[in-house]
Amino acid sequence: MTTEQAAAVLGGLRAAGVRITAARRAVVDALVAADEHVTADDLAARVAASHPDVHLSTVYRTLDALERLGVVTHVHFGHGRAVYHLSDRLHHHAVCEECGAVIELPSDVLVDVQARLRRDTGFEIDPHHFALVGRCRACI
Amino acid sequence: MTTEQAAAVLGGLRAAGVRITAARRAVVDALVAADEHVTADDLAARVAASHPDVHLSTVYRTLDALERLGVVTHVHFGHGRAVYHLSDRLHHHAVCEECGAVIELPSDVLVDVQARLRRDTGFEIDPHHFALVGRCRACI
DNA sequence: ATCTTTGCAAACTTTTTGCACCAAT
DNA sequence: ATTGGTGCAAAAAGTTTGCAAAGAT
Repeated sequence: MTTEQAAAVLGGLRAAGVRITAARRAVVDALVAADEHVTADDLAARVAASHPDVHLSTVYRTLDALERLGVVTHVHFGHGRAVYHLSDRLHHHAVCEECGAVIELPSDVLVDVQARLRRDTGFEIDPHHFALVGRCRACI
Repeated sequence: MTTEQAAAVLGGLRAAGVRITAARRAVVDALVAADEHVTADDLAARVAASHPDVHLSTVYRTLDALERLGVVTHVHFGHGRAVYHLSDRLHHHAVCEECGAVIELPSDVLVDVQARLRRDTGFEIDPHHFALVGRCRACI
């Protein structure tokens, strides 16, 4: 069940000179189908449903390739786990340290801070690569 | 060379019913002497200069005790490494993903964002536990 | 035929933990 | 004498890597 979007991603890979394998097709399908944020492990589990011998390291390598292509972005959610999503949906994330809940934030929440730091210190924050961490309403 | 500040910290530990050992004294001394942010590993190396057999796990356990006491805070600086500092100097951090440079930020940089998220989503960000990540002036 | 990609196992990094011994109170 | 602290080695958890075999082009 390769969707239109998955086909487009695969086409991009092919155009970039990357070979299309069963494992890659399966990873891309799983990634497009998962409309939340998934860890590499999650993704490997989903892929395993149809392709039991696709190894976790292959998932990592495919995600890497997709990331180099700009199609995929990964975000670090506090302690340890990184999650992946398609780059086209741009937003920030807040993660509850207590329960792990993830809130998607409008992508303008940090523009003022970003501008202030750029002006005052020359530092350019990248608010997509690491999530904001704290406590959600339920865990305060 | 136990300083006044170190003595105060040790006193706090003692008052909390924690035993004062040579290892703990050494860790506290090293922590007070280091006026930058140090990793547990850094700290272990500094401690080793005078107390070669203090184990890294003891450093972690001591930092843990100090953190429970509220004397020490740790901050995650992007990929993997956590750093420790005395809690009394409160500020935020921005870390360059390229060169690792750390910029200390005034502690009010995020109050607006914090207030906005609290109001809009009920989420309370904890801007001390994780640093902001990005690129410093030199690495852009 | 070539040269990339794969599966596997093993290394890696940072932090935590189980355990028997040791030491502060 | 207690009880908590220590060193050590080993386990976590998440990710990366070296390698020989398999597969896409």
